[in-house]
Amino acid sequence: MKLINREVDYAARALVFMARANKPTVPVAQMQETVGAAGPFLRKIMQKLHRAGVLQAVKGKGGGFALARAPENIRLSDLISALQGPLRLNDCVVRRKLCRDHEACALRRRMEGIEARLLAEIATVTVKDLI
Amino acid sequence: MKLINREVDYAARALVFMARANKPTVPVAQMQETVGAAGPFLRKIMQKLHRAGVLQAVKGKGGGFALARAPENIRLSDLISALQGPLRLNDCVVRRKLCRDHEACALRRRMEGIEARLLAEIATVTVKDLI
DNA sequence: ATTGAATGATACTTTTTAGGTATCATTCAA
DNA sequence: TTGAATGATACCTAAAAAGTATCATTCAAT
Ligand code: FES
Ligand code: FES
Repeated sequence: MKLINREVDYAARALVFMARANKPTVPVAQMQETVGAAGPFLRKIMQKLHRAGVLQAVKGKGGGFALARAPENIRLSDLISALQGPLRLNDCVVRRKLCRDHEACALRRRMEGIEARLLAEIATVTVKDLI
Repeated sequence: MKLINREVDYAARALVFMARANKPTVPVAQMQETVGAAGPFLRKIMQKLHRAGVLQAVKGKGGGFALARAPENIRLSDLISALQGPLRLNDCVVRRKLCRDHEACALRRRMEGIEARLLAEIATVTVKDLI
């Protein structure tokens, strides 16, 4: 029902802010107002993105976060997988209860194709597109 | 994160069951076991589909539900809109906080296209495909 | 008419997930 | 040594999804 949650939304804004900032690192305190998220929450998001390799982090005074690669190489799908985990269009595909003939099921095949195309489209959107 | 919720999942199974049953009407009591949902919950789902015009309903002894049109004319998108309401891929599109230049925003345009194509694909899947 | 099998409507509860806070540890430049 | 920054993690709250319960209404069969 909602493909992009608020964490991804905040992340997108923060990354755009960082891309525009043109500084080696940006501390969370400097972006939270523009992004519109509370500091600790935004920090948690940034930490997830750091762990996922999307961001670099510098601790200590004068530190902050920085994009780990160029904006055109950070895809919306990267954010989604770091912050929401994999998409599952249909529960039934995942935990196949009541689902005989899993391989032969036309719905499943159909949904798989739809899911793959959706992911491919989402992977074409990059942070650069949002600047 | 999850595009199809459990109500839609149950509904799909129930409609397939009804399509196969080849009877004028099918009461909920006869499908609940195959569908795997508790009676009252499934009834609520069927009632929503009735209100949405997807099903016919016959009250009283010997009654039950029936498909309102042929299986190939009942689309997955019909079930989703009846049971989940409209899809919104991105919150920000809906309640545009912090979003200056709404019209000019590249992400929004990109997401709109993606959303439209996804919906179009979902509209190509019918109950007939699931039988 | 009465009964019982069915849906109609709606209020309520429980479970799960999303969203958010709080706290303390660690690092590092000044 | 201090204070500005992230790292890790536990905790809490709010919202949504999932499920239950109840009573009203309809209708065929008797
Ligand atoms: S209904 Fe589950 S794979 Fe088809
Ligand atoms: S960020 Fe909301 S429309 Fe672009």
